[in-house]
Parts: sequence; structure tokens; C-alpha cells
Amino acid sequence: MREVRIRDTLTGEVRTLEDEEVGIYACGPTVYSRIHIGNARPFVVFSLFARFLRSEGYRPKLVVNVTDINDKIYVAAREAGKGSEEFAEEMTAAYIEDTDRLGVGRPDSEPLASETVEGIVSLIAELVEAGHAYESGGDVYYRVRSFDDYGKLSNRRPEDMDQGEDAGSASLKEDRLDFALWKAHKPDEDTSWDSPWGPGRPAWHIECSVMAEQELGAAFAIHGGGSDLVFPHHENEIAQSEGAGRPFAQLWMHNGMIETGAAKMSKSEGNIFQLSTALDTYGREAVVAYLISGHYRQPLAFGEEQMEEAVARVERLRNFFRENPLVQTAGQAPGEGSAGKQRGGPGDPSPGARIEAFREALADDFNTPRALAEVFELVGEANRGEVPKAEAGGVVAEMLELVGLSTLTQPEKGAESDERALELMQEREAARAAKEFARADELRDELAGMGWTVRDSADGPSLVPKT
RNA sequence: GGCGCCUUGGCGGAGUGGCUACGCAGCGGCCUGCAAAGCCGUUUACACCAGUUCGAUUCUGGUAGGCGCCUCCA
Repeated sequence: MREVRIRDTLTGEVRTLEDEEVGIYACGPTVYSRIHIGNARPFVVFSLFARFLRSEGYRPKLVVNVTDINDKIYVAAREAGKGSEEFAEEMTAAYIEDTDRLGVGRPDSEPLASETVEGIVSLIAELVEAGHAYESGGDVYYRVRSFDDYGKLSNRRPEDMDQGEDAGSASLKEDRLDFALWKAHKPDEDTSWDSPWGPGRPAWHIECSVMAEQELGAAFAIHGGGSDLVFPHHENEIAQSEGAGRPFAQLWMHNGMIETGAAKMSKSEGNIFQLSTALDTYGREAVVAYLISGHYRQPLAFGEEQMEEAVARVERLRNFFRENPLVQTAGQAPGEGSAGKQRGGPGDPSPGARIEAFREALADDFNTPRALAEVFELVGEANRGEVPKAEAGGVVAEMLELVGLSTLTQPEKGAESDERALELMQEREAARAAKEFARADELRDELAGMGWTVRDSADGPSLVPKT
């Protein structure tokens, strides 16, 4: 089990995970629309990070919530002409479907805000009791200035906060900095829950404080999410939990935004690209490969060119396994047995050194681009014959498994089921043997039209899906 | 205005006080009947100005430009 270091947003420092138990709470979506590729980044990053930790012998528990009570859901449901609960259920199902298609597995737990209301009410009651919150007109607000540490995560002081609220509107708040914990039921909202302050519903930030503790206990290891959540969302979570005297996350891990052009992808910018569309267009491997092509903390450029590059690099890996099929040893998973066979030093082109460097890159603030460079280095070494291909293949498979790309190692169900294509291929082979190249090329074009690329090799021709 | 981040070759994107990241694309070549795949070579990058240093893309200061958050947002 190696030392794993992560950059902490709160302290700005790189910190080492101290405990084998690693509770990770990563903020999931508010289900008011289909998710876009930007929303997929934290899903993939935290899933793969947890997978890596597990492979190192840690015991991670990844919790990704679904916020299914929210102003936007009421609005969107009304527009869709549906009940808000029905709408939220549909969108949750769509979210599950879309993220399932990424093929990186499900989080260990995916709590719903709507199933956490009881805990939410009791946390709010505690905050009221402690003087950190107050009821006003059926709403309950958090008294920001009562919490001394407010602003510690986003490094801002309450007095510096430029409030964007309209000065004219009559507010129920004592202070414009205060934020809602509970919102009184409004006539146009079709759901509400009972509370000591009357019927209403949870406001935005409170559910995470409750779900994180319910799922992971107090003082859990890592809280993650997009960098756009640092303020106010995560700042407010800290105020809620720590204000109630409950130790909260020990380390904060934020992923950068995906950008189109020079602006971040967001629904309000109107520059979104839906995850399902990306999956349809480029395939899951390319989408995953794209999402880990940059360091998680940095912004990542999105565009057709970037996605096509991802398709190409994934194809390069796939080609490697087309030419070097994994040898399945009985009772051994692909790649197993090569781990730990470390030898040589840095620069040693042995597969053992490559997997070591790969894992070390991931242990160093989850540096996926550096890890992927090791994958490509090793593939290149094997293609050049500098290392035994079978051994390299096993190691590359192990690497790809860790980053959610193990399907690249598996032969695709392909030509063998397409009898017509196989016939044409044999026909072309016969034409080539007879030196009827015009006829052979004609057949190749025909196969291309059917979606197949012909590859001739010393072992004879083969068909691979056209990209 | 406040806080934080960024500026690397055609594009994406790592990283380091001195040595080829990696990938994609382009160009030339090898292989091939021609291709595809693979391989080799190639255009020798670190915004700008100072400073520290034997030496800076990498540290310090400044300049210019850009981004994020401060309102819903992964």
C-alpha cells in the first residue's frame, strides 16, 4: 500500500492519506435535466480514484448524492407538465442510465435528498438550538456571522462578500449573507414536508451535510466536487456541520471545469454537450479517456478536436490488443501477476518499472495524464519489440483496468459474426493471390462501406471495425 | 471591487533548476501490390520584462492577457 497524496483545497497543501478507511463524499447532480459531459468529470474522477485506492489496499467508500429536491426541479417539472416527484424520478433514472454507460461502476452509496428529510430537519433544529440558525416567516436561515470559520474554505471574509441581491426586495433574513436551510412551502410547489417551522422543504446545501455524515460518519476523509461548488455550497456545508459541533471533511478535493472555447461548460452559458450525446458520438472509452486526459484539478478544453483525439488514442490502445491478444492464464485475471514484479530503476523500460511509475503517478495527487503517458510508453516499447509483448500486454491491461478502460483489451465481437463480410474478405484474398488487384480493391471498398477495415498481415487478413 | 487559478511546440496536455513527457494532427520515409496497423525521422515549445543562480520553461518581483467563484452551476 503506497502513500497517497492529494492537494487539499482548504489548506492548499498536498496531504497524505493517513487512514486505510477513506470515506469520500462527492457532490452529485441536482436532477433537473440530463447531465452534460462536465458533470461526468467528477463522477469519473472520483470513481476511478476510489478504484485506485482499493487496488492499493485502502478501503474507500464513495458516496455520491442525488439532490432531488430543489427550486429548479419545481420549475423544470412545471415546464414539462409533470409532478415534481415524477420528474425528479425520471431525471434520476436518466442520470443513472447515462453514468452507467460510462462503465466505471456505481458509487458505493447514492443517497437521495428526498429520503434524508428527517435528518435534515433534525440538523436544522440543532442549528437553531445552537443559535446558528433562526426561523423567519416559515423559512429557516443560517446566521452566517455566528460561525467564526465562515469563509475558511474559499478564503474569503464575510465583509468582502459582494452581495448580488436586489437591495429593494424585502428579505426575511437578518443579514444578507445568511442563507436558507429550510424554505416554507409555496402554493405552486407540489411537495412539502412537515417541520417544526411548518410545511416546507430543505434548501440547497443542507442535504449534503446530513447525507455525508449519515453515510460516512463525522470527520470523514475526503469531500469532493467541482471547483464551482467551493463557494457557496461547500462553504455552507462546513458552516452547517461544524456549526452543529460535528467534525466534517478532513480534506477537500475539487475538480476543474470543462471549458468550451474560453468559457466553462454550464447550463446557464448554454454551451452544454450532453453526456449521452458524447457517448453516442464517440463511444464510452473515448469519453473516459478524454475525461482523464488532463489533471483532475485543471480546467479541460472540450471540443470536437479533443474528442476525436480521444477516439484516436483509444484506437491506438485497441490496436495493440488486436495484434497482441491477451493470453488468458487459468485462474488469473488479465494483468494479474505482473504487479509488484518491480525491478530496475527509473528509465528502465521494463513493464515492471512502467506499472510502478503508473501507480506512483496516481498516488501523486491522482495524476492521470502522467499515468497515461506510462501506458503509451509501454505500448510503444512493446510495438518496437523492446519488451516481450505478452508481458507488456498483461501490464497494460492492468493499467487500463485501473482507469476504467479495460474493455479496450477485449476483442470486439466483430467480423466472425458477419458472414457476408468474411466471404468478401476471402474473395478479396483470392483476388490478391491471383494478382487481380483492381478486384481486390473493389472488395475492400465494399467492406469499408459495410463498416470494416481490412488489415493484411503475415497471418492473413483480418477485419476491424472502421473508426 | 474581493478571493483563487492559469498562460508550454499546429492542437490537447504533463513536468522539471541543467537531460525526449505523452497523445493527436502535419510532413518525409520503412513495411505493403496499394492500403490499414506498426515502426523511423521531422517542424527543436515553455506569454513579456527584470532579478536570484554557474545555469530558469521550472524560483522571486513586475507587465500583458485569459479563466473561475463571489447568483443557480460538476
